[in-house]
Amino acid sequence: MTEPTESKPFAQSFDSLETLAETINEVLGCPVTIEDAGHRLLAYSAHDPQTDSARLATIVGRRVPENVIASLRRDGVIQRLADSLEPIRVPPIDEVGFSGRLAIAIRHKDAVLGYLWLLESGKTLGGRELELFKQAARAAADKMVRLQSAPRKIREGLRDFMWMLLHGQFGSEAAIRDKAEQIGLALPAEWHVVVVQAAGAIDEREEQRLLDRVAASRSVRTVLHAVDRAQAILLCAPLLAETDRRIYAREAAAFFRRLCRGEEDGFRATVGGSAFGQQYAETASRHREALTVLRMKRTYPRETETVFHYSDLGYYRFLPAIAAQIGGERFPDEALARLRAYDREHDANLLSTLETFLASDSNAKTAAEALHVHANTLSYRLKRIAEIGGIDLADMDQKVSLYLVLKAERWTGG
Amino acid sequence: MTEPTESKPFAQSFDSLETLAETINEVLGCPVTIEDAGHRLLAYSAHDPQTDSARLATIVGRRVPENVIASLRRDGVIQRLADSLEPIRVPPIDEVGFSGRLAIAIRHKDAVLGYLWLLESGKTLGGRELELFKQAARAAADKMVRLQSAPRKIREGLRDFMWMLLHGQFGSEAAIRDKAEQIGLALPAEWHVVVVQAAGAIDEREEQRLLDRVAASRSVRTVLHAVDRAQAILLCAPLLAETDRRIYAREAAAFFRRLCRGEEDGFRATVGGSAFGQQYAETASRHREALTVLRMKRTYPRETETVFHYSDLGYYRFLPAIAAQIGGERFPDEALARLRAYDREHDANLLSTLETFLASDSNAKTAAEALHVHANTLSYRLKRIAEIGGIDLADMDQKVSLYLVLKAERWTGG
DNA sequence: GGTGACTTTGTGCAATTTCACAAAGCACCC
DNA sequence: GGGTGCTTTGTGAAATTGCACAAAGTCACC
Repeated sequence: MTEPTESKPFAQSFDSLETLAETINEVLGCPVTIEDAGHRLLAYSAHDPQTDSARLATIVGRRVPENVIASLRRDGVIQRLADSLEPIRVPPIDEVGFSGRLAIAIRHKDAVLGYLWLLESGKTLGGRELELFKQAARAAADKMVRLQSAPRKIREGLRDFMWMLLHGQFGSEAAIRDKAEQIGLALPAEWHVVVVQAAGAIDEREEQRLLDRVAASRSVRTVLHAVDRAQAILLCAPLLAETDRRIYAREAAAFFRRLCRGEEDGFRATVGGSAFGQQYAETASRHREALTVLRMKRTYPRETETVFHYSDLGYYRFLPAIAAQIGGERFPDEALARLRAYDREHDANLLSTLETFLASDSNAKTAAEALHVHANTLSYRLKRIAEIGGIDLADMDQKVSLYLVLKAERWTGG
Repeated sequence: MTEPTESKPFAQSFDSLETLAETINEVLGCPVTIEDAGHRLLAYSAHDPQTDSARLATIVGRRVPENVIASLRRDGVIQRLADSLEPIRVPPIDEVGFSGRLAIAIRHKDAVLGYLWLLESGKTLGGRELELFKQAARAAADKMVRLQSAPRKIREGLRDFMWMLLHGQFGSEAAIRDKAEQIGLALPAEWHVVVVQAAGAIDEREEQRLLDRVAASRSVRTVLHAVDRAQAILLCAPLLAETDRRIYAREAAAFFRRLCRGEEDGFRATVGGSAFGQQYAETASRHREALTVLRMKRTYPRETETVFHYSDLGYYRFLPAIAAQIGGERFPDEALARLRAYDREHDANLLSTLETFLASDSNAKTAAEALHVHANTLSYRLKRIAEIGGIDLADMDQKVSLYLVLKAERWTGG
């Protein structure tokens, strides 16, 4: 009494790879994992009573751990899977917490699209079940091909949409909302632009890896994205719409900071985020903000170390305008000019002393340490600075004026 | 053997009042002074061996000293001069160093245009000489009438020129130089624009009084001037071209500050000066700078008390740009927003405390005094400010950011 | 090679600032 | 009317800072 659905459970079309994974799990009674060719997790059956640590790590990291892949490769498992059309029984590898699997390559026209793994918990599957397993792999291949081709068009539509937003090519906010609805994109109420600056040009694979990493953050969602040479431009929003903006901001900053430091899979980059926006018509402005953050981080690396969002920049965000204004002025700052002249003529360093002193919040001790000089040396220099520059170092207005000009000069590239 | 020129030495036309003064001196052998109706010095004979202190003071100050005028008026001398067509012998007034004169009013159609003074050094003039003196007064009247009408046209030309400069109506610097040459105006190499803001509209008489006061400064020269309702716009330069710019800047600032305080003849005004310029094509920019100084003085009266030149403004000159940028931003400063909310809800004054503290150069003692609170009160409030606002009050960058936003808010008019 | 101006470092005292703690005032709520 | 939390003021000890002075090093100039 084997009904057709019983005998051919994988002849149907599946909603998603997750549904397929669950179906396999139901039919064969084992935990299932579906990976792509790069061992990235595509889907897995949930609610499995037993799961070894390798599988757990794969699910948590959304990728098979590096050491597991290395072991499998060393043992020739990956090679055999690539060569064979049949399921292969992979023995346990205890060192990496891998308890043995039944595995098969997911193929389409000779190409390996991915892998289907089955954790035979206790039992051993027989001939008919192996046949079902092969059918499942074929179903996975079908689904993956369809997923790949359908989203490609959607993805291109999204990319175009992103570029249009970035170039401000929509007449109005309403036009943007219409277009989004048309391509079936739900626009979050609040979002920000994040620009990831890599060392070299970003290709599609690297872009995908970046997106995967962001997805793995479990807090940041990439709504739209585009790549411009070495920069990936992401329009991000909280994964959960109900997340408080401040909490999300902190999480996002923390995540991208980890990403920059290369803590996420060795990827090294510089990241700048815009302020938060509600109006999508302002995407170009937000993009510019993110780029400004990046440039700030290049110009003032030490000072902006902890900065991620544009709004974290504080007064630094005024420096471009200030530098522009100073550029248009004919008169140099008298005090700084005198100090500079003195430095030049006497090979001194009053200017850098002043800057460090100001940056140290006028704390003589801290500044002396930062300069690696004796406190009295600093005190002496400050006296000279006050004399030569005609500066009152106990006057906030004078200090702010000097500080801003010094900072702005660095922005200009003096 | 009296030749015509000997018998009628004042029948000729004189180049200037100075030439006339020298001629009178030659003919009558006495020091001569020519004044206008307001007792301003118009011309005097130079190289006089003896001169009393009243005359000396008149020449130096280019005006008869106030106390001398007062004495003469009290003694009825001015009145008698106004009434009489004949020369009057004025007795000495020792208290004011006035050693006695022969004097006559310079008249034209019943109006007194000025006065001609002769210091009879030792001798006493006889009938024929008195007649010559009367003729000299008539010659002076002729010259003054002609001088008055001729300069009126020139003056109008200068005024037009000034307005054209202020409105940037010249195509090039060369065009400006050409025009200046054409109207016979020597343009100083370095100059600045000064705007004097009076309480009410400035009429011609007040303008003239202002110009006289500037002339009396003995350091500032008004090259060009114009009036726009309550504002007099002066294009000023050092009286002596060789004066060092810095010294001149100090003198000009000191003079205009005195003027503002009403120390010069009770005239009360606000004054703003531009930075120094060399290019006359930039007059409009310089004018804008002077106006900016004026507005700054209105917005930040305490902070800009000692400011006169635009370049004295320090970072204040960046505030318009900063305020504009903040105005375009959607995100408020989080820390300040929280402090403001706390102030509102608890009727506290953390924000003003913060501002005073920052303005006091983070000096707790000074700030406490400025706020009229106990030092510990301030210390407590600062702790709360740090907590509530999430501010590190020992971080220069944070402090500058807060300070600038607070200042910019005042510029915007918050 | 000496001289003098400028700079750096070291030392120690006096003054000031900072901070913890206590007490008291005040508004608000139950 | 009393409790509670926030705020202000007062006190004194501890820590820090400011400053004068001395000594020594550096460099240019004669």
